[in-house]
Amino acid sequence: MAFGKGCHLHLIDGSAFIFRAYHALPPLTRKSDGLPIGAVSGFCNMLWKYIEDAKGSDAPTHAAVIFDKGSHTFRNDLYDLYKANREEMPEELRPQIPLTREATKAFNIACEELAGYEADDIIATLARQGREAGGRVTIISSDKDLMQLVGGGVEMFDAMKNRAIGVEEVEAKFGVPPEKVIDVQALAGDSVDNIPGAPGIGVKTAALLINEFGDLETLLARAGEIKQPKRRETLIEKAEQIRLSKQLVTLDDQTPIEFTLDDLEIREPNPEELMEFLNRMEFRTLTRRVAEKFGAEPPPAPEVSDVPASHDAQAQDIEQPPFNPDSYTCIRDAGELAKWLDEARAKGWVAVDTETTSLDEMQAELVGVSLCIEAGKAAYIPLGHTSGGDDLFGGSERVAGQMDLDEALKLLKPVLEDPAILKIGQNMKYDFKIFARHGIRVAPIDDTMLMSYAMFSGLHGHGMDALSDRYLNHQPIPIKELIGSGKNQITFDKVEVEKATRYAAEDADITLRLWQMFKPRLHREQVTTVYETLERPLVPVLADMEMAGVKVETAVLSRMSNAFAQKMAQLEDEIGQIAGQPFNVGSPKQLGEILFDTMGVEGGKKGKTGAYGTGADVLEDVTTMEDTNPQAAKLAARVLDWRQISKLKSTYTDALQTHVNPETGRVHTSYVISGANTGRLASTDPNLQNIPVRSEEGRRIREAFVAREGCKIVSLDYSQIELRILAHVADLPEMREAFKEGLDIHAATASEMFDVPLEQMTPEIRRQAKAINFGVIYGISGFGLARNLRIPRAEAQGFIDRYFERFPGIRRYMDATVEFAKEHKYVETLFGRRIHTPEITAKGPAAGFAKRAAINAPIQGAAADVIRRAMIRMPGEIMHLPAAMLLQVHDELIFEVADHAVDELIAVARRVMESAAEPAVKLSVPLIVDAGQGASWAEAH
DNA sequence: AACTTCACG
DNA sequence: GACGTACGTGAAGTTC
Repeated sequence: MAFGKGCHLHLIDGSAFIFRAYHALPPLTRKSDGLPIGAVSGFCNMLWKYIEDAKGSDAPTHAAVIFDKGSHTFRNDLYDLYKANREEMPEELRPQIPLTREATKAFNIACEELAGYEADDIIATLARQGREAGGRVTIISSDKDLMQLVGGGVEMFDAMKNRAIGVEEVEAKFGVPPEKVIDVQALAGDSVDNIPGAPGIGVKTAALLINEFGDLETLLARAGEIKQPKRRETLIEKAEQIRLSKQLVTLDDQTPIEFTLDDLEIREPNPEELMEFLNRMEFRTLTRRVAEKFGAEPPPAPEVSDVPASHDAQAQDIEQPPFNPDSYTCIRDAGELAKWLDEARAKGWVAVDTETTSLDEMQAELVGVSLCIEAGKAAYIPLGHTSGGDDLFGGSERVAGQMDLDEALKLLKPVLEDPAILKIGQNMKYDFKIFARHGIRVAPIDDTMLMSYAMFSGLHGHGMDALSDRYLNHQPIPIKELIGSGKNQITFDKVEVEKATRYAAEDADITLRLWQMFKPRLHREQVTTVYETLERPLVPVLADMEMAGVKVETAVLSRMSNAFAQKMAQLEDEIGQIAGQPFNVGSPKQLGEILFDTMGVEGGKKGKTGAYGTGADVLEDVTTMEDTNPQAAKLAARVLDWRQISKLKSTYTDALQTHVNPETGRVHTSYVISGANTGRLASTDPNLQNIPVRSEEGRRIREAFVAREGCKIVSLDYSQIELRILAHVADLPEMREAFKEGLDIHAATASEMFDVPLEQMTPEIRRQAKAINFGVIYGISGFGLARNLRIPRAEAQGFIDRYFERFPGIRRYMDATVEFAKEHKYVETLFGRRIHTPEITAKGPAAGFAKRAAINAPIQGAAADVIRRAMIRMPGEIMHLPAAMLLQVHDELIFEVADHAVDELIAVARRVMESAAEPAVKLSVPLIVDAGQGASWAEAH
């Protein structure tokens, strides 16, 4: 039938259907192979319901489901930031997209998409054609971007709310008739699609203006007449941006399509084809319903005996084979390896683990690789086992019966890089780096350590032994049994292949079993998004940073070390003389005895071990006793000096040099993703997150961190990110405004608290306000603040009371957070990260700790989430620049950049960092990033 | 291995 | 009414 008068065309927005199905449904997986299938299931059910509902007097005569194709459209050519805020498609959803196309075809509904155009443009084109042909058109969608099409026989239908959207509804939403919707959208912009619009003008104002002036061009031409100065200026200054926005929101109803409306005529589905598809997807209920409807016999359900427990909701109830080290295979030739890799291909996943000669990934030599396909079925590939002493004479020999390393890697590479095969590991960053050094970029990955971290942070550690014990009730073979411990420890290449097989294959076996258990549980714990957007994508990013390393000038450190040694010797001498006897200045015990027993300083406090406390705060108090005990005061002052230098020397100038990699001449730290409960990273071997900066002498250590020839070190750091997040989550209007105005936040707080005008602010008042601001982040207490500010406790309490009075949101936030923690036993960041607080119900001092930790975690955690998001986006954004991201220090990112690209790097990285919360969270406070550059970290900071 | 101290955000 | 306390880390050195 030719489309024309009396015909009714339904246009279904396929992408909206898919996303709704994905988010509305629990994460189903196909039983036979674990393929995520929830969105396809929901999509099919919606199509089926749609078909059933659409049979009536108002039935469509023609219908099509319209999809988006690819992500690059002509709009990206107009404006490169178009939809730049969009989150990546969830990993679980990606493989389901082609299946929804198949589903549409199986239902025998026309299925259309066009590269370079969004679904909305195709819908616009078809709607226009339908209207022009004199028929009726209904767009099944509630997307506001489609509302411009309404009118003249075209209407929309919100399938979710079961509600028609006609001219009236559009007017209610936009304040203008449909044909002027694009003018309003051009002004108002859209943060979701990153349409800039006119800053400061929302839908309400836009509608007002359009109604007053008639249309956008008239408005822009006569903008000078507008009374409000700010509005007038925006419209004049941003006219081009507004016109661009209009282009972006205007749907193209002239897309070149290769079919006609007549091709979209409704067709009955072919029962066999439809049932074949539904059955293949293993949708039992829907298959049965379709069979009933057509009076056909449902096809036999597919064989699901080989159920991977992982994907079953009752995973724990399914009997797993016991651990049996004798059952593991040792792969010694290419034929056997190929067989295992084929199994991995067939399954679509494989657990992988590497054995090496060192925990330092930059120096470790690959000794073997283990694989596991399913619980109990694991293998080890020995590749670099040696025998004999490798000591004085270097007489180590390669053990027989091993595959050649390169031959094995050649076979492994296509599997490890195959986008259709998931590589599962425990702490994958380690293995990722090992393989990367052999030219293999492992992807895609899952990491059981990070799954555990996302689900259980605050409850327990995430190491494999702990997880195996807790979740599999199995104690793995301790590594000590193979390599020993202490000074007799051997490297893994010296371990017998048979023993190594039992140990290494077991690790892969454990990892796979943990994965099977954790995968479905991620959804139940509601941390899938956290895992997929904040944990897992960090693995390759951090691996690259760590492998890049940072150049450290050992000569600079050596020089400083020598100077420190001299100064220390001098101080030790002096200290011995004051004390009347030489003693180990580095021994807090000896120092305490001399100070408090021999020299008679009053008020020494013993800790739980019976030793006097001699921390810096105690010694500082002693230095003030010039009148009562001048000798002790002098001694304490010298010890404080000695301690500072001793620390700098041992931890920084000396230890740091030992971490310079002989091959690269650079220092390669290792970040622990699951190191801190709050979501912060931890840096180890060496820790590059605590390089001195607060003291003048210490800061000079940073002069040794330099850029390579022709490059600069660039540092970008978030300004006051935790306070900004606090202002947002605790809803503190005064603080929010202060940030919006770009004020000195501590001065502004002081002004608010002590009624001192900003112009009359003194450093002392500001310092106190600063201490309180930080105190609030830490879960303030009168005692803690008093100690920090060295003021009487009552006075500190007075400050806090006043702070609560002036910023009532703070108390509300603190109370609400503690209440939440008590009820749920966890707290949550803005981005959904959960930090468990099991101690919150404890009695005694532990309760106080838990309370403060609960108050702090969402703030520290959200800040950590923000910088993680920035780091994850960064590589893609700076790809085109001669620059590398090297280090992260909680609120700071450090880059090494070619001289000529410094300015551009700063611009790009700043943009990424300042917008990192979006689009997941729209903060009510701007994020601001400060930048510095120079030849060294000292100059850049 | 536990404890103390101190470097950072 | 007393308890004890700022939040989150890692490393080095001493002591047991």
